[in-house]
Amino acid sequence: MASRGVNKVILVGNLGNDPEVRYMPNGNAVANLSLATSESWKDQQGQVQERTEWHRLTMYRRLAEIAGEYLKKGSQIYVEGKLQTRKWQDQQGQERFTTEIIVDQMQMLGGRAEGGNAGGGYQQRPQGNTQGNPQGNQNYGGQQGGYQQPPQQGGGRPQGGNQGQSKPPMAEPDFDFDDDIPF
Amino acid sequence: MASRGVNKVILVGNLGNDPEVRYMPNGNAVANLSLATSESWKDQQGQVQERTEWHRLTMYRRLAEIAGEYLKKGSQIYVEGKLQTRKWQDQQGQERFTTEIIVDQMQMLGGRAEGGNAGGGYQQRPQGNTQGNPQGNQNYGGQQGGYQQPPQQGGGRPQGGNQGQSKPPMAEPDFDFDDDIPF
Amino acid sequence: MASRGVNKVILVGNLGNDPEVRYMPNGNAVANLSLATSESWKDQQGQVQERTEWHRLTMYRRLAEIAGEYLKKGSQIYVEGKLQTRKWQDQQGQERFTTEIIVDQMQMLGGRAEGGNAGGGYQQRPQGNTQGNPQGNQNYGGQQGGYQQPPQQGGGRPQGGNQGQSKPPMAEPDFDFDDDIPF
Amino acid sequence: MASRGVNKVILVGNLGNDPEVRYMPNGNAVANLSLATSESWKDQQGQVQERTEWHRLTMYRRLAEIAGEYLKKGSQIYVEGKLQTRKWQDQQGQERFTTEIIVDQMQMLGGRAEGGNAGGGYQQRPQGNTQGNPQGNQNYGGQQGGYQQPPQQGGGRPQGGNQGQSKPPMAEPDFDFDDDIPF
DNA sequence: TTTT
DNA sequence: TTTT
Repeated sequence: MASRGVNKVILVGNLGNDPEVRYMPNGNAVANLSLATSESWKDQQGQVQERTEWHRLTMYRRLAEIAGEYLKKGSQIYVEGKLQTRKWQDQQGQERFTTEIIVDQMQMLGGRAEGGNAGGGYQQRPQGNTQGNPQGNQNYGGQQGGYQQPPQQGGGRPQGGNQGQSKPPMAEPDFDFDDDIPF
Repeated sequence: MASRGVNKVILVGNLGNDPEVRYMPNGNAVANLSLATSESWKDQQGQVQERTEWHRLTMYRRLAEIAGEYLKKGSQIYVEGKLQTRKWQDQQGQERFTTEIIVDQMQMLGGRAEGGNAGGGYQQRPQGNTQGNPQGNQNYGGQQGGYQQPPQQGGGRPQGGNQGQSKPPMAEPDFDFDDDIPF
Repeated sequence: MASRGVNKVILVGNLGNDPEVRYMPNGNAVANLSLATSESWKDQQGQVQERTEWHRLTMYRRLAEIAGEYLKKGSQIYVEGKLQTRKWQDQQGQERFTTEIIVDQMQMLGGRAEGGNAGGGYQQRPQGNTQGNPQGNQNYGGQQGGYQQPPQQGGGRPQGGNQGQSKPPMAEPDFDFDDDIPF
Repeated sequence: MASRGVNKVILVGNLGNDPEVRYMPNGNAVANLSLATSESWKDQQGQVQERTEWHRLTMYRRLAEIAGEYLKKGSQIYVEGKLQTRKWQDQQGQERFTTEIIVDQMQMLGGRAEGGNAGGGYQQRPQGNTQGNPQGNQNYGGQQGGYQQPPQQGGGRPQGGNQGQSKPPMAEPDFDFDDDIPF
């Protein structure tokens, strides 16, 4: 509801792969995307140099579904979100950290995609409507994702389930996942 | 729900005056604020120059109330919103345009305000909850103002009421004001 | 060099017309562009509504040239800049105000443009270096376009030259235009 | 000079510690800062929850010096920069990644700091001009810090020097550090 | 590790 | 009209 601080990320880039979408027991979708932003410049010898930065994006719910449906490797998108760093344990049991962008707004760019639906903009819907409770005028999102409804820390999700893995676990969702156990 | 395009403004500055808050018949608040952002630099003669830009901000509903309660002349704030240009008619009946920032997120800065409440961050609540309809978890705003619920153009508000004026009329709210006539 | 405040605008949209590029006596280019950002949403009756906001963009120098060369009506771009409101006088001698976005960063989107050069990103160059004049303290870039080198207020440009016009005069450049008289 | 993509981070928060400033052989300063952004909200039980996100900031050159001089634990600042993820090796020789915000603009907030200098805004200076070396095309600032002058990948710095460490090595500067060996 |  |  309130917050102290601003945590905002704005990216425009291309996807390195098709989005990976997973569904949780309660039907909520989660998508992971890999986005490249690159910059090129001339060095002091006049040679063109290029550097690409890869960003790990996480989307939830409707936004995740849209990503899965309309985005693919190479898609150019605008995203807005917030930074979130998660701690996890690798196979040796060592602490590791992964920083992700929790996306709350996405915009497909280019408009000439063959899918026919390119060019739309989408925002994270508010939380709590996941179990199908109908609420007439609830659809108008516009909200910055879970910005105001951050994670129920440890809310019913066994932390131990992620131990000993070699890739980072999925991001803690930025809203209540009730009592389901996602993975 | 969807959008095509991004329209985002981010400002940090100080208020030139106390916020002006007005209430509409349905109880919704609207606030107008004047925000200064200034930059200084050294010119080619080494003289320090300064330039101040004044921004007209508009806030609605809860955000407007918070502004009226906690902000005053001199307050330093962070705001995020979107640009909106309105057409109005001056006293000579001539078309005029005013550009405003419709704020959907505000953050009080400084933290050492005497009021004791400095330092909070607030976001525009979603629309449609103004008549006191209770909806448990509905309060968590998080949404970017009316970003997704733009104006009912001409929605019940007599345009003629603003003709012949010498200052710009209040901004068309960025969401349904039902059937009330604000001014 | 220093500033107090943040004045930032981020837009993604399409051009309503080809850019208008003009050159000043000293060879500097100035471009005016009209950019649309639109949002659509479902109203309470479930009808899809759409609203388009038009933004007046101003670019200087190299950025203006690039705009003239690569952008045209319909081009989709990302821009970053600052808000600036200028006062001018209409044909009746009345004060009028126009708010523009002084662009310091531009990114062509889409990437499949026929021109072969789509997809590049460009930033405003600093002021006053177009004639190769060496200027010791000129190096402290890091700056967003003219962000740190604001207008020489009234610098050699006859204000009266703009009186009695029906369209807004060109924006005060955000940097020295030396001693030339642009229009 | 050109880029394809946008990589932008905007943060407002408080420093968890005094900035750590180090100087390189060529006199360039590098600062590391730890910035907290926190958000609070009411959960479904009506309990106030809070979550704090910690961000690792890196500043170079003049900005780093200003940070060292004016910022301290608790300082509230606005920063703008870009995301950069670096690979390094821990003491076991394992690959690790650290994501940092390379800051190119900083603004001190609050204004009532006891130091007397609070409230200024600063931007990253462009690269390589600290020793007064003249460089024709160096003037075209408009650039966001090193945004246009990214790292000379592997530029003279022995990677091996960082092997086997347990904390992340300092960020590769986003511009030429000439031929010096920083650490 | 900050801040309210 | 603010702020430093």
